[in-house]
Amino acid sequence: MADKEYRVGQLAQASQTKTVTIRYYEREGLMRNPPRNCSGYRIYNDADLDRLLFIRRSRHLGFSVDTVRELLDLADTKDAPCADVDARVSQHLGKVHERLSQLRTLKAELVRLSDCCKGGGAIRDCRIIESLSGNRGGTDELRPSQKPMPPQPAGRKKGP
Amino acid sequence: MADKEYRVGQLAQASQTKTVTIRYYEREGLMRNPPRNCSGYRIYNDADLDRLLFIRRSRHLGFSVDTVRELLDLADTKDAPCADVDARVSQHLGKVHERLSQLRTLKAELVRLSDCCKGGGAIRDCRIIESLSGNRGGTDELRPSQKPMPPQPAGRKKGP
DNA sequence: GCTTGACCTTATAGTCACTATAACGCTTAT
DNA sequence: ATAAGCGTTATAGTGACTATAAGGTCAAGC
Repeated sequence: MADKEYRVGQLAQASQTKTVTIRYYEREGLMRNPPRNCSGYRIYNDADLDRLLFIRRSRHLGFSVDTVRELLDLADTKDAPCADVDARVSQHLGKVHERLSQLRTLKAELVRLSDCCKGGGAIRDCRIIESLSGNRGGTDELRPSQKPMPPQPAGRKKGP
Repeated sequence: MADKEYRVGQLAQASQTKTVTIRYYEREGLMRNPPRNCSGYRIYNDADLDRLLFIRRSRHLGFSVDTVRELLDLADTKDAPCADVDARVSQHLGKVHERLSQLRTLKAELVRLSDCCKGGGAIRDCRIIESLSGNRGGTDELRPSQKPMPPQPAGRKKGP
């Protein structure tokens, strides 16, 4: 079980990450500045892979990079109280819960919108446009309350 | 009912939008380039307010700015087929649905994570960290499948 | 007249978590 | 020797705004 060595591409493959993302984590201080070989290539080991997998798992669970940094710091401080970790998780859970209920409301509104216009007419008579235009009279609980929400994930336009 | 005039701040207040956002919509071509008074101030009318409200409602429903632009174009073309609008709504509904089920899965994972570590121990024995670190053996369906998801809405860090 | 404050203007940079692009060097196979 | 396929750096773009700076306009109050 000698320490396996990885170049950035191999680490990327082993962690289902892109090389640019790994370098990004390095710039952000989540990954260390690894040693280089004679050609200047980054050389990683199994500990780096573990750390990267930790990051990816956490990110996949929706933790922000900043929070992941905190979690990593905690994970490195073996005698920090476990409650600190749990606090992050619970807080995040709260956010997810909130987001979920927002999305449920949103979906209901979209369903209502979609249902209200099934014919093959023209825009002139489109009840969706009418609804978006703020029709007085009719289903009037459609009016939005506060902040809009992000429809698509950031920066992931084309397929991998 | 003479056409009321608005300056940008009044339009902002009437639409619960920030002035910078209105100018952003102008740059993006969602709002027209309004006439200016002698001091160079933008002067809007009720039609502008209606259009802005349309935009805000659509954004609140999670349509991207690009899609809102399309919807506005459609709304302006009175004899375009209504089905074009419905297509956008249905497509968006599909995305919302997908996101919803992703979030539900995520929540379940976080709940499991949160439940597994309720004691007052130290990180050394923290089951959450262990889980994020990729514990072999134990609940092993925790492994993420593909792409991470965005935890917070973009660019809304501090309160309004 | 002068100042204060609330409004308006523009331009530029920052947010988040990457992704894309360019322009280059190294290594190995053909 | 040349091409493919890695690696390197630096810079800019994504979405939908938000923040900041540096200034012009206008009405009210002193």
